[in-house]
Amino acid sequence: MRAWSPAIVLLDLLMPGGIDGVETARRLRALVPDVRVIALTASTDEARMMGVLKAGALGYVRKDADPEVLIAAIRAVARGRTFIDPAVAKQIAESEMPGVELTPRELDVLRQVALGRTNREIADVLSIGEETVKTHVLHVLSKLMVENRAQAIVQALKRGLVTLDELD
Amino acid sequence: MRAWSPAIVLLDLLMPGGIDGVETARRLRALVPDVRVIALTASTDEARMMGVLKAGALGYVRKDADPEVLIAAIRAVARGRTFIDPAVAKQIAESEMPGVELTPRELDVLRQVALGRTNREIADVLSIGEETVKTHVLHVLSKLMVENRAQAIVQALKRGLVTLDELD
DNA sequence: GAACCCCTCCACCGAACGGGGGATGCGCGA
DNA sequence: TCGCGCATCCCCCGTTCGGTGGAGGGGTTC
Repeated sequence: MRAWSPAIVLLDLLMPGGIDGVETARRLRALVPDVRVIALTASTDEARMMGVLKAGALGYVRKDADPEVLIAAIRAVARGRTFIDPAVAKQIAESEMPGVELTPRELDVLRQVALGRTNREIADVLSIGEETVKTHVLHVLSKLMVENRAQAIVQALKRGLVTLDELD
Repeated sequence: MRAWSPAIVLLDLLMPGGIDGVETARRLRALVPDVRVIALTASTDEARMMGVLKAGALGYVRKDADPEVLIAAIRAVARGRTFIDPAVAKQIAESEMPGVELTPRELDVLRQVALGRTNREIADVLSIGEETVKTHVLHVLSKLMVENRAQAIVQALKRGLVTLDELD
C-alpha cells in the first residue's frame, strides 16, 4: 500500500453520498504523511477550501479548470510547492465584497478625498463646481455607508477602491 | 473574466535548481505590470524578502502558514494592498521603526480619528474634554506634517501607526 | 416618449474642523 | 530648584463639512 512513498493524490471533494472530502484528506495525510494532495472540486466554496488546505492539501484546482492548470498543479505539488487554481484565487479575491458600485466620477472624487483635499480643491483639480463635488461626496458616503470622509477613506482602502501606494 | 481582473500569482521562491525567485518576480512584473505577486517561501530571510518586495511582490507568506493567512494574503493583494505574513512581519518588526514619535495619548487620539470619530466623540470615548482632543489632534497633524485628518489617516496607515485591520 | 441614471450646479443651515491665543498641573531629569 | 515635555482645559474665529432641498441636460433602456 505504501510502496510508493511520495505520491500525489488527486482528491475529489465532491462526494455527494459519501465521506467528507476534507476528512478524507486529513486521514490520508495521517496515514501517509508524505502524500501530496491536490483537491479537485466543482465548487468554489471558500470555507471548504480553507478546510482542505488545513487538512494538508497542497493544491486546490477546480474540475472545470484547463488541463494546463491541472498539469501545473501536479508539477508544483510534486516539487512540494503549493498551488491554488488562479480562478479560485480570483474568486476568493472577489468574494465577500459587498457590491459597492461607484460611478467613475464618484471614484475620482473619492481618490481626491483620500488625498486629504477639500471640496474646493477637488473642484479645482477636476474642473467642476464645488457644489458638484459635495454631491459626489455625499453619494460616496451614502454608498459606502459611512458618515464622514475619514471613514470613507478607510472603507475605500479596505475595499481596494484606493491603494495606499497611489496616495501622494 | 473581466478585463480589469487582477491576475494573482503565487510565486514559490524555493527554486533549488532553477532561476532565482526574485528575478522571476521582476521579469514577471516587467512582462505583465498588472500582475500581483505573492511570494511563497520556506525561509524567513529578511534580505530575500526585501528583495522580492522590491521586485514588486505585494505579498510575502511562509509556506507553513495557516491557510487563513494565505487567504488573507490573496484578499489583500487582490485589493492592491501589500500583505506580509504576520509571523515574518513580527520577526523583522524589531529591526526598524523609523519616523515620528507620538505620545501615547496622541496615538490614542489618532486611532480614534482614523475611526472617523468627531472630536466630541473622541472626547467621550477617552473621557477627556473636547478641547483636549483638539489639542492632541493639532499636535498629531503637526508631527505628521499634514493639514487635516484625512491626510493624517493616510500617513498613519503608511507609517504603520495604525493598521487597516484594527479599524472597526 | 417615459423612466431612469449620471453629471452638473445652486441655496441654506447647523455642526465640525483647523488654527490662534492662552492656562494649570504633573512628573522627570538636569 | 528649574526647566521641559506631557496632558488637560478654555475662548475666539473663520473655514470646511454634512445634510437638505432642489434643478437641468445628456445618455440608455424599455
